[in-house]
Amino acid sequence: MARNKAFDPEERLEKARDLFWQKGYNATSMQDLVDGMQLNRASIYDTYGDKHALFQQCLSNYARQALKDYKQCCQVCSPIAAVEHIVRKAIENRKEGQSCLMVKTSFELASMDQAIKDLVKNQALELIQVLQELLEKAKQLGEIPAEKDPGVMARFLYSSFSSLWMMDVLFNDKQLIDQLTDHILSSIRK
Amino acid sequence: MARNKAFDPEERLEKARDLFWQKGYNATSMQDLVDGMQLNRASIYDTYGDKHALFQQCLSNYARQALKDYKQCCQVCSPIAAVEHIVRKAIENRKEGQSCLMVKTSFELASMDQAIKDLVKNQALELIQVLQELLEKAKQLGEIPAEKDPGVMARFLYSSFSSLWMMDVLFNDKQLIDQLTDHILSSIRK
DNA sequence: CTTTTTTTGGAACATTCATTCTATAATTAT
DNA sequence: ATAATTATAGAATGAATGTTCCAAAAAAAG
Repeated sequence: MARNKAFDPEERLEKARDLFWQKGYNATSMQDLVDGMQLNRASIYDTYGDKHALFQQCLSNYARQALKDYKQCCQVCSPIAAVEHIVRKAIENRKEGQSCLMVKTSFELASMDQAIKDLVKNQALELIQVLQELLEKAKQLGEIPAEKDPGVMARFLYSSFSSLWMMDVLFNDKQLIDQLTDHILSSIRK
Repeated sequence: MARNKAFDPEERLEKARDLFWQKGYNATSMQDLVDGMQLNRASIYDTYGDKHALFQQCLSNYARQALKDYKQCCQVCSPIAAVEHIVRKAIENRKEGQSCLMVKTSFELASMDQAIKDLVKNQALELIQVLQELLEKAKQLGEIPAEKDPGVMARFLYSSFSSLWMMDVLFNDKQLIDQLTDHILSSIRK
């Protein structure tokens, strides 16, 4: 009856995501997207909606994938090791001088754009939940001190991603990032 | 011989700074600036140069003022109390849902714009220097444990500003910010 | 093969963007 | 008072913005 799309929407969405990731929302033009996604304007609008809708889908895609990655870390060894793994993994598989899309978006759009803010916030809450559950288990196992509050520690760890990304952007110094990460992690262990 | 400006360039620069601070660089248009600074386009270009040059001057203005504020904290009581004061002050005199211009700019522009990156980086290094000197004194006085590295701790504290601002933007919860600040500060004390 | 439906390419759209220009008004110094 | 100089206001500029439209090509189903 009808013709099929000549492209994989999910795959091209990732190209868009990478563009937004690199330059941010406002600095990425539709022309950049047309070029980068190797798609016609009409195809973009037809498949994803306007620029803002496209960006939201990129964010969701990113959030889902990141959360999946983090949850996979939970399987390995002890709860505290899983937490460590999550924190270290976050910064390790970064692209050159490119920070986390979520954190970047928090600062560029979240304060002015409620829809985007809700999206970022929900992903934050989910990740914090994952961390909190790990920390509660760790506490029961005596891996972290009894006086620590797993909820607060989970929020602290989430917030620390922002620290690490900012320092990575500014200084691009692996040793520095490692020192900071060591301190962050040791601060919840003792 | 010639006519004088009918406005105070420094005062109007602060109006521009507040606009950029609120919306970010890319989302702030020249029209926004004309309206917000209550100045004619020509006067803006004549006095500050183009949009990018104007933004750099806003950043410098912000950086200088922030650093002055932080240095004033050094006078009060003990070194460790000064550090505490700096960290708590940073987040306290925030405007509604509006994060730090430096941190915001780190994420919006620093990765793509070398001149801006250098500006932010230099302000960061200056503030880190202030913190490091305080922490070195604190160490000598036994206010912080001997095994802590004042350099690393200073960089950790600077990076933590980013954490606090992000969480403030996303959750706007004073209690949460206080809990995080408490943890951050206690992590360098013991 | 024909019909039907939808993608596709690219032109066209109106708007907004940063920037420059021109003419006028204002004010200082002589 | 006059001349010189510069700020000022707002129109004008051209490029870039996001979005829509239209004709043509493509491919699935009968």
